[in-house]
Amino acid sequence: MDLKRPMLGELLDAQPLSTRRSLPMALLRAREAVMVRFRPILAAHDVTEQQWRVIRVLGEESPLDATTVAERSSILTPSLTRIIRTLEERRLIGRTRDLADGRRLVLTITRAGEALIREVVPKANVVYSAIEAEFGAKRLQALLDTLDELARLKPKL
Amino acid sequence: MDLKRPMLGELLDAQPLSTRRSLPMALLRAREAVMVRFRPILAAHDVTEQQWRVIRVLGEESPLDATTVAERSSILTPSLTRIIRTLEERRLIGRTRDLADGRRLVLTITRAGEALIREVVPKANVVYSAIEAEFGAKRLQALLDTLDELARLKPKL
DNA sequence: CTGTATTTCTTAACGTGTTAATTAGAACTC
DNA sequence: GAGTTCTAATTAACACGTTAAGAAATACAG
Repeated sequence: MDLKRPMLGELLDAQPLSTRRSLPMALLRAREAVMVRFRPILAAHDVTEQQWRVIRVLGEESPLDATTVAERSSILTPSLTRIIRTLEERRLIGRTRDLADGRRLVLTITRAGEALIREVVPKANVVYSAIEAEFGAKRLQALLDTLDELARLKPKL
Repeated sequence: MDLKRPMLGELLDAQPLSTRRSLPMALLRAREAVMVRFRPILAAHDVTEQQWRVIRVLGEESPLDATTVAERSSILTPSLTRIIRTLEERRLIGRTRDLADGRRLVLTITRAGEALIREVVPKANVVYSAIEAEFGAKRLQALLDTLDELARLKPKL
């Protein structure tokens, strides 16, 4: 079974090979550590993380076309199609066709959707404040700025 | 259709309500911005991001039990079960039962798996170096440290 | 030593991520 | 204005994330 030949990790000049120093992994793990705390809140209200993102976007601005919602919630349109279907069935959002442009889908939040936001946001803020307290409010702001810059980074041409 | 009542965003003291200052979203978007660059490399070699993580972990240390691989690659065991199946069919990894503990699965990387690593790593390093150059090597290291701390953060009891 | 609890892995079920192909409508071209 | 091109949304296909439940082996209590 060839169980002991020299390990590959020893053979390559292990740049970001080490899992601990990989940016994508670091981002993934940090996000997971944060989400672990929010998930129970969302689960208690029977919404997924992505459904919540859509609802929240519509909570900020309500008649909004689907493409814009997709951008603001960082959800791809195939996923959004499915999410819209379930959220509409649950009467948390409404859908209409744009009268001026028959391709566009216009989404609105319903009163039930707003009610959900009013229930969830305070609980989420408690978690958020806890993280802020543990990690340091200033550091957290700095991290958000840094992450935002990283997200905006465009490859040099 | 009730198209113009006051927006909810105006009604709540919009703490991290704004999507731009949400830590989970910021982490998600930053990760996506990074992954966009790595994905083409992995796709060219017909492996998913998660399959690659598993292969890379086994590249660092080869006979390794499944639970450890799951931890190091940040993949849950149900996903790992599926990934192992496909990677074994492609002969990129091997699987054996632990003789001492019949529950444990022992995974090894094959020569083909190592060959894949040797093909992908240099290309990935090019991308990584580009990001480092654009973002600043020192800042990147600092970010990795910060993310690591965030990931280790444990709720105060 | 036997019954119970725990651990490891697997399966199931559902929702989402990702890419590609498709449909319908709008915009543009000549 | 018919034909082409572009855009918005949907569908399809496959893989993974997540939670819960199940199966098999080990550990443990008495």
